[in-house]
Amino acid sequence: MQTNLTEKMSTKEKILQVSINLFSQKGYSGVSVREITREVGIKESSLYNHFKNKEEILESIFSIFREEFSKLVPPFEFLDEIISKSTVEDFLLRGYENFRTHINHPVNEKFWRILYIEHYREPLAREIFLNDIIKGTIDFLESAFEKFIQLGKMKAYPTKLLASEYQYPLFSMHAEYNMLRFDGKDTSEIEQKMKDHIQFFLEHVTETKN
Amino acid sequence: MQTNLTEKMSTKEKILQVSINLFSQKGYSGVSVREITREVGIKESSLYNHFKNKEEILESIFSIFREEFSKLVPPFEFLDEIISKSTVEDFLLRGYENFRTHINHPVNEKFWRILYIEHYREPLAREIFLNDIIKGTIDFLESAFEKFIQLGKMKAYPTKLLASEYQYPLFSMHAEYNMLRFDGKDTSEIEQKMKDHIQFFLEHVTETKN
DNA sequence: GTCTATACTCAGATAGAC
DNA sequence: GTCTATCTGAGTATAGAC
Repeated sequence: MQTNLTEKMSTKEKILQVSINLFSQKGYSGVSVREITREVGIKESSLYNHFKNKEEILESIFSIFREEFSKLVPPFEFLDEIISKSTVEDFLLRGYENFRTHINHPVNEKFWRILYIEHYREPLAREIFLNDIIKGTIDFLESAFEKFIQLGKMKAYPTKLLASEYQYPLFSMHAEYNMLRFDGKDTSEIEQKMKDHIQFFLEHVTETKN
Repeated sequence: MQTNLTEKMSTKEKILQVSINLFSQKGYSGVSVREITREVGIKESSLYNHFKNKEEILESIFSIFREEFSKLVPPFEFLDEIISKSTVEDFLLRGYENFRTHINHPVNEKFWRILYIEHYREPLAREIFLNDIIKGTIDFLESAFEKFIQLGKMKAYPTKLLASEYQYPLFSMHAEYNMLRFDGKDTSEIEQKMKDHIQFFLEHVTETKN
């Protein structure tokens, strides 16, 4: 279960790590405190020295994810500079690579699964989905595309539409990717789809050279 | 809880209906047999006259969903006729309306939520997602677009790409729609996004009249 | 097909010794 | 901060009377 070098971790970190593993496989309700503490190697009662209750573990996990996800989007104040120096293609491909790096961290992959599993049971998970992930990403892209349009690097479609057309397919392709990974299945086809999508988008929003 | 006119239902149907309600809110593991039977109005032991165990209830639900979802896609043998009589726009808009009707049935909406909640815990749920929903829809669209292209009604892009570009955004927009509905929030914006996407797609794959 | 009664396991959580 | 011990309730499921 790839939980090897946990020796250096504090008990609290171990609890979090084990909980992330288990919650991402069975969901919050499907995992017992007993199971968590057994895997951590402490007694059930000891867990309550680190977390008020089981729920607080999940809250911590969401909080960590939120922080982690926020690192994916460059701060607005750097956007002007980034965009003036980039082509649309470079900008999008770099964003795609950032995201790939993000989800290829095993912990992040599990965060996403927990979010999917819990997003109807936990209002906070829905909030993260709707606000941080969807709105956050779309808003960011809107700003970016607006600047690209101003610089004449992109066709002047409505930025909302552009952001949606670019990002919504990637959301569901990522969901599919994550499912395939869970089963250890081949992901090359869906990865190719993501790249094809980016190219298709680029061809339609930048001037073609014919 | 909109469980009013259950008088005519058989006990088995009531169990299914209540289970669908509860599973779609709290997930399979978050719901107890006790809770189900309490809401149905029978004793726990009576449930086992209708289902071998709790797991079998979920399997039944998935089985019903599968059947229900399969009704959404017209059989392949009618495809030629449908397409020869339709414009691409009519075809896509009719498909969109079919889907809208489907997800606006409260039971179907709950089916989708259960699928989302359970798709990392239950291999069957993943299978339905990957095979029935994603692959089924994409394959269908590929066939359809291929015929449209043959008839000269659509630009000759690779059909796989066309199907992905059309359908993947709708998957995630629907996921967002379903989340918003769960919270009773306004869905007009995301519905507009779906329509805008369809129009955007149409403009780019059919010949424009300028 | 429904009930009562019951079995047995497991859940989350706490008190208090060390 | 960890342990032992224990509580209380909830979990799934079965046997057998009606």
